[in-house]
Amino acid sequence: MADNKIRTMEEFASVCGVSRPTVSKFFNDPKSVRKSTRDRIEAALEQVDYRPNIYAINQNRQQTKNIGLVVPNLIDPFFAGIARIIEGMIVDAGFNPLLLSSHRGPEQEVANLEYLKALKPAGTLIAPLGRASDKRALAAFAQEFPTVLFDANIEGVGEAFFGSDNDQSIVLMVEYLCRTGAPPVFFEVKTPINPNALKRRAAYIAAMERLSQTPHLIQVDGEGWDFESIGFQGGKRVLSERQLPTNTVLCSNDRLAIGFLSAAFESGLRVGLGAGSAIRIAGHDDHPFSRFTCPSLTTVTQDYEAIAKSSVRTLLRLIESGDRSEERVVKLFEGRLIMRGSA
Amino acid sequence: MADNKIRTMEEFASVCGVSRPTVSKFFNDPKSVRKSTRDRIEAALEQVDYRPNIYAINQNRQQTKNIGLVVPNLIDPFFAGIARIIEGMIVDAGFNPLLLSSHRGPEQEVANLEYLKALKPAGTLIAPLGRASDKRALAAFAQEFPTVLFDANIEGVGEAFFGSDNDQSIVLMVEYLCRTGAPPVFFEVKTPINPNALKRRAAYIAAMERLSQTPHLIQVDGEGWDFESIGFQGGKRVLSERQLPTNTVLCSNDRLAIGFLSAAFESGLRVGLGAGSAIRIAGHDDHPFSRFTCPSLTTVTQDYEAIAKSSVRTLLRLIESGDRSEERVVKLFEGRLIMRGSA
DNA sequence: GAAATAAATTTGCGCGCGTAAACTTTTACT
DNA sequence: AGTAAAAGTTTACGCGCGCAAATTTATTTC
Repeated sequence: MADNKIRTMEEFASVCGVSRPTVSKFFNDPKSVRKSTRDRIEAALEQVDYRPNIYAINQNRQQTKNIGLVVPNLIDPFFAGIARIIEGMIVDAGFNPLLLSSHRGPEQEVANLEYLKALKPAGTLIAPLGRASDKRALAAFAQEFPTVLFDANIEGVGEAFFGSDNDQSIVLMVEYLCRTGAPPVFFEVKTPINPNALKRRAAYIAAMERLSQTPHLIQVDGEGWDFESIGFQGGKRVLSERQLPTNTVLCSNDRLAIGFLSAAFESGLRVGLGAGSAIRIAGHDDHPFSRFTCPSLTTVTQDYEAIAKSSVRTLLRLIESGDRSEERVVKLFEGRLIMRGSA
Repeated sequence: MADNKIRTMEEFASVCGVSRPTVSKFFNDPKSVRKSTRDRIEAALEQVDYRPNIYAINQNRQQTKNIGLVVPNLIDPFFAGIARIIEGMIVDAGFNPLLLSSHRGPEQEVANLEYLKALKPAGTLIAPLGRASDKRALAAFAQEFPTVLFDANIEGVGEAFFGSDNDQSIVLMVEYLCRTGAPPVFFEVKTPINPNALKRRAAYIAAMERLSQTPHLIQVDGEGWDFESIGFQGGKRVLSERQLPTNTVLCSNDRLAIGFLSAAFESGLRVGLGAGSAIRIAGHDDHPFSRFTCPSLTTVTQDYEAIAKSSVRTLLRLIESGDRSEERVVKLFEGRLIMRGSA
């Protein structure tokens, strides 16, 4: 291969001894041409180095093979992980994933959508920033392109939303903690960006009340994605000021818990559910590293696989059908309790 | 804005009362047109919703504004972090970053390059997988497009390489550990994918010998990027079998150290440099979470900022000059010792 | 205010391919 | 073998823009 350098499909077609439109058909779907023709083209592909010009293709196609994938933050292994799963599914479906992160904030989220717009994607999967998102920009985008949201819901935007059932998962955790020890306080960021955080707070309060316990929120200041740091500093203060009415802390997410765990360690507190332990700490999300904290973190795992699969399938169906009129689908998947050493 | 929907530059030009080629110039470089003209175009942009078609642009330009950014793995916060820095720099330079991860392995790395090839990037930054990389494919790519490598060097590929001076950083750490306690053993994966791992191993041996100490390697099996898990399982075995000839362990990277730390905790060993501690554990890289391990991890930080800045600047210079004939540049940046609780 | 310079415009071509319609050849089937 | 259906070919057009050369217009300089 790579002998003759072929630049155009015209040239390549003449090399194969096939017409250009046939070659075009072949590249759009190899199975759409006769076996004998396919063999000839594939044989020619081994001889010469040719690939259709992407830009020319996309300029003329009504629909590109691009699928946008926008996540709030790639430094958070949680999103990096789910992005990886989704990317694979998109590729397997014969599409081309475009991974974008909005870590710089709402402006970047909008900029990402603007960029995608120019790329005329067949569809887009978005995990929005949440509260901070420019809802109008998101809605306008979703109006123009088939869009599915995941992780964080924004009412009315996109054709579907897939996420976790925070009510269920928090209840699960609260019940477990109450059964095995003192009822938990809830440790969180005061003004969270992510809507899941708000839902978890509400779910905690509801769960505690249902169990006839008094809910107790510990809210720390903090902005951005530095949850470990926020959890650490908040934890330090809480522990030194002895603000805890109980020895059990449920953190709004694992990264906060990791920070809190670190604060507890530095405060000389032994963490765990055993007899000699001073404090129990639990998280939420089953962060990739939560298995390796000291002690390992008791948490709730989200059904990433289901969220990813549903999101991608729904989007692909939307793309294929061309239909957009169906009702907006919202589906929440249940979490699973992961009992480890910390609580 | 967004009143009339304009589809072509021709239409837009007539709206502005300017010729199409002038509009084209404007979009390529706003400062290349007269101030008065620029104002008229910008005014028109507020009135109507128009953006040039990316595909048409890139089909006709000799050079796109795309810059590829290929990293081995985005789930590793280390690469996610450096990718974020580099992305920002690329955007600031007026280019368009295309972030790709090769987490599936060498085949995906090659596929990423093939994909980029089709996008005719102005240049590309690559952090190769390393040993497993298809060197010929990388070399062929670098032949065709201006390419700068970072993090992991592959001899002769690309116009430049920027990375960390493992010799320096490992010496730094070994000397520190020897000064403050027992000389360290070196804990690593037996057959690492990353060339840095090999360099660190060699650097450790050399540093120990220079200090008249006997180097001692503890090599565990393991493939892929699950370093925490590898470190944990390896650590468990090592600790239970009492293979350690000393109480000090230098891990080849922080993620291994995080796993080892977890193993030590579960084995009931107190980690740290204090009197009551049973074992010291150190890492390398200053992983984002290494501050929050229990205890916090003593490690060496790489000069990410410098690596990113040098890589991007060098690539931009290559792109601007169009020159490719200069000598291949290799520059290693020094690490900084981060003394924390674990060693 | 005329000449020199800079900026815009006009004209025209081409990029590499998708797509549709009409026609021709091959394949499948009775 | 004859026919219908499937596959392939030819022809022709258009996508939206970059780019270069020649020409016109606007700005600067003395």
